[in-house]
Amino acid sequence: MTEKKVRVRFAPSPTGPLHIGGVRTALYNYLFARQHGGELIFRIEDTDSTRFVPGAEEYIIEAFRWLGIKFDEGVSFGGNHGPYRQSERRDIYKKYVQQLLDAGKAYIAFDTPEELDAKRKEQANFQYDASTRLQMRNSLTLSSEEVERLISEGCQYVVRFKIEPGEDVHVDDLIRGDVVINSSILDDKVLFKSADQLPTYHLANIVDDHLMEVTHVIRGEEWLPSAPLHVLLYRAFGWQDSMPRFAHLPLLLKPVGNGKLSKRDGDKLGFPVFPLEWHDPKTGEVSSGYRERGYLPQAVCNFLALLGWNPGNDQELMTMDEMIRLFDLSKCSKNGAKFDYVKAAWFNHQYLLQQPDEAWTPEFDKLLRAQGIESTAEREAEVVRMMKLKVIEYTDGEGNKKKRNVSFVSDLWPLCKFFFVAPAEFDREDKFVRKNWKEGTAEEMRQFAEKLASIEDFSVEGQKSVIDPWTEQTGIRPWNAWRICLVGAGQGPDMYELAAFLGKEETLRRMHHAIETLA
RNA sequence: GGCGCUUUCGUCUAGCGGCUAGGACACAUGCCUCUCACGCAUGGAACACGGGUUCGAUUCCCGUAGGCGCUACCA
Repeated sequence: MTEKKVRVRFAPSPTGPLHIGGVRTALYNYLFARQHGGELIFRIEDTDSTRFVPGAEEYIIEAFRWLGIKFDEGVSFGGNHGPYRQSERRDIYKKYVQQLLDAGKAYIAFDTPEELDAKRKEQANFQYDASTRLQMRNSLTLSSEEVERLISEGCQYVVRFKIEPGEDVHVDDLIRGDVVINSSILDDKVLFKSADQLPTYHLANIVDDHLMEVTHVIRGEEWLPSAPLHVLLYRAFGWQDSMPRFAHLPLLLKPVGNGKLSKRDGDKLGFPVFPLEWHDPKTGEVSSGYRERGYLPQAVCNFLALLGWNPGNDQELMTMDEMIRLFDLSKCSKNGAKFDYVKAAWFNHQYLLQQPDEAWTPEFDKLLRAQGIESTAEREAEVVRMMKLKVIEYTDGEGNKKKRNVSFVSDLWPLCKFFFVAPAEFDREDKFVRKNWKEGTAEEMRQFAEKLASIEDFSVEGQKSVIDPWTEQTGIRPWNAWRICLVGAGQGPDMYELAAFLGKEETLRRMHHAIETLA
């Protein structure tokens, strides 16, 4: 048995932004290709001219670039199996359709879409197949002269695959095992459309995979029902011996309720379903993207990889290289996975924490500028260091107040405002304020401020060396009230660290303001 | 309706005939503590149902029910 070099493909159709489920399919193809030292092909399946969306192809390429999923050949990547855009392969498909026609494995049909619609209306279960094709207008029922005449008159026609009924067709799926469907339930699929003179997915897909020497077809489960048709097509062409192996991936489901994940769910629950922000050229509608939301590409890949696959142990955090090493189609689950956007945020939290504090600052700086605040990268990194392990309150999709770890750089702003803006007012009704600002507190703070004013070295260590003995000696525990002065609430980092960050002057200024206001 | 796939904690899942059914997210509690946290510890939480096969089924087989997909001159 000779081992063929592994060649897989990801073949989206450019009808809009890339869905996150598509990203996962591409990722699995990528992991599989890399693990086997094979190649990943990027093919554009633009055989539906009516649904073509300008910019979609560029968007998809940019999305993979961002995600770190690299292709070896295909549209924009080169290679010697091109062209890789199906709309540029018309002549190739024509030749193969003719081959099927000549062999009597396909036939020409003149029935118009309107006629077929009417037929379906009067006969609910109508299917164009062995049981009905002899009642239709096609090259099986018309004389060859008649067919010639209709074609020369410019009559529109399609080419249909002639499926022989009554055969159990087996698909050997790498994930699901032996799947059997009887050919009688398959219809005589259109292989070549009259409308745009292009093949349908089924034909183009088989011809391209064959010509591009694809060894494994890893795609979504929605293709499983038509897989037997594809097997039959390989056979009709005489390519059964080089037919690729199939692996049908489970679908990504919506987080709540039933059905597959859609853009709607993202909008409703407040998480992106596209890798990059997308501006619809027709409607002008903007859909949020993982990149713009503040996700790290590694986090997205890691999270997505685990939705439907796992390495068989408890490891969840994995680099791309580890995933390449561990990936295994036979360890893919068979059932659909609900999309858990809370866990997605947790993954990002993990990856964000792996980054050095300096890596946060460009994004953090943008946030600050948006608030009209200028700072230095050094000071911003300081704030990141102090605040990255905090928790932020947020509102989930159902409108409930929840808390979560800092998972995005943008989570920082609501936690960090007081580093840059002094509290102007104090809420006496606040639980923390009521508990920690009582009779006599103002006087204690006055004494404490005096002590602080005497400190030369205002670093954390410098403060401690003076304040620690002072608290011993006076019995005053100043920290919570001090926090009210500098922060305005029961939040924030270690007080010495905060004071050191603000500097002596600003620290004292805030304290005096608070003492006056709260006195 | 027909055909196919599928079914372990709320969610993602481990398990490949014998386990106190394991982990992660989320949730709750405790410890730590100058706040909120982080961290650490602890806890609640699952084999859809009914038949078989077997000495023994979460695991194998068959039904039923639920979920998902497909059923276009869309992919």
